[in-house]
Amino acid sequence: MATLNPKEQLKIIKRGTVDIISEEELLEKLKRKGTLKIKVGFDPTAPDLHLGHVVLLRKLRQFQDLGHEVYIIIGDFTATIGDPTGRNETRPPLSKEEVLENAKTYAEQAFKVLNPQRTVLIYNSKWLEKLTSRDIVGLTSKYTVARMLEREDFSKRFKEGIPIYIHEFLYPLFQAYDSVAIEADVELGGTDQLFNLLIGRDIQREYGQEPQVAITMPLLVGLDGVRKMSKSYGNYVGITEAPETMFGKIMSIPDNLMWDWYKLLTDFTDEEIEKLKAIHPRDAKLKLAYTIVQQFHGTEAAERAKEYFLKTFSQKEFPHNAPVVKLAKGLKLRLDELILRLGLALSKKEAQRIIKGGGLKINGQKHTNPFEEIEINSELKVQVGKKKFIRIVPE
RNA sequence: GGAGGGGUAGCCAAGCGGCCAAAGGCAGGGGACUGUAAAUCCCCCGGGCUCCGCCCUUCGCAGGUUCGAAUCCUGCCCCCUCCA
Repeated sequence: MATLNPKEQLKIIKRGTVDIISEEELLEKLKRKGTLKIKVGFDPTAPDLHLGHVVLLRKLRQFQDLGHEVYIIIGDFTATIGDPTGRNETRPPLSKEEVLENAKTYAEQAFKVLNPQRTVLIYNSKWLEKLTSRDIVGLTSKYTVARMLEREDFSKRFKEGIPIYIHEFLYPLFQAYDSVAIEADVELGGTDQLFNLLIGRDIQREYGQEPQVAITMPLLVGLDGVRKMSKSYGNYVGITEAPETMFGKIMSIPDNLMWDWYKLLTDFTDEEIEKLKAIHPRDAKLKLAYTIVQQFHGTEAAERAKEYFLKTFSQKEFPHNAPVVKLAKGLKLRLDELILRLGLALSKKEAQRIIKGGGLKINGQKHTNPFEEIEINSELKVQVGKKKFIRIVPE
């Protein structure tokens, strides 16, 4: 790609961002340096990337397409310390092996969006592990408690009496030090990262470097339509999820959310999005789901996923590719036991509840007595709730 | 170190000797409605038993008092606030 002039680049970079601190500095760097080091950090605690990460990755990809280099900092060091955010659940520190494994998965997933040619993966243990106590004291002496408490989640926790552990203060500092270590020109993060990104600037200055430009992207709101997409809230769409699952999940977002998703996750221009607002919301959402699935699984899979969705949910057909479970022919089972056995409920009690509530259909027929016995002698199409289908084949 | 407050199901939060498997809210599951949703309404939400009843395990941990404890007592652990 031909390198665009700095002003044109800035225009592209700016699209979709929340904050750029500062634009002038960025423009100046673009003019002076040509190729910039774009830093982004990922904590390898959970190996599943989701669409929330994709918002960032897409922006990084834009940078790459403009000729810049992306540095992904794998926070292996910080991950092995363990992060005790949240009260009773001190997260067990990850082992070195786990971290490496997770990082590998991370990278594989990230390259669904990023250009590997222009990406440098680097582990922060490389420099953080070498810091001596003296170095760490030096680092911590460059920042104050008051400034740490400026961060919203810290001050909120402090006010509400929720514990803050000392080492949690170290996280932002280490992250900032990462910027020093690679001499980052730009660091990208979600809006929740703004504070950390700014610390990076201060610390770089303290170490005699030019401060990085901090760029924040909006946080993608998750499936619930309320909270940011996050694995721990369970409101996420993983980028390795099956096309059908992905499609279904996207279709389940509240209508008003889809415009954000269009903006943050697709290449549609603002004008195109405006036009989509005029069509039937369901169709607009189908298009969104299709476009996103296509990005990760290709056109063919997107078609299949769409068809599956329409048949299964709009026309309520039993999906032909439902998972097959083989059971011995002639086997007699109570319905609650069957549901439990198929893994469609976590306990017999739960299975009974579902059945009593009318959530079980066999061959299209509702069965509401959990104690009813059934004999396996022909193929059975079992449906629990709206989404769970299993085909039982006698053998 | 001192004083006070607190630890209840996935989360928040009532209960403070029996009517407590534990109110209420959120989250979650199922149903109805629909355009997949959302909103709304209904039902459910520790586990087990063919189950309108019974049994087992739960209220920070460990003991104790009582016919009987989430509730009282003792010890321990942890958290918060204020003072030092």
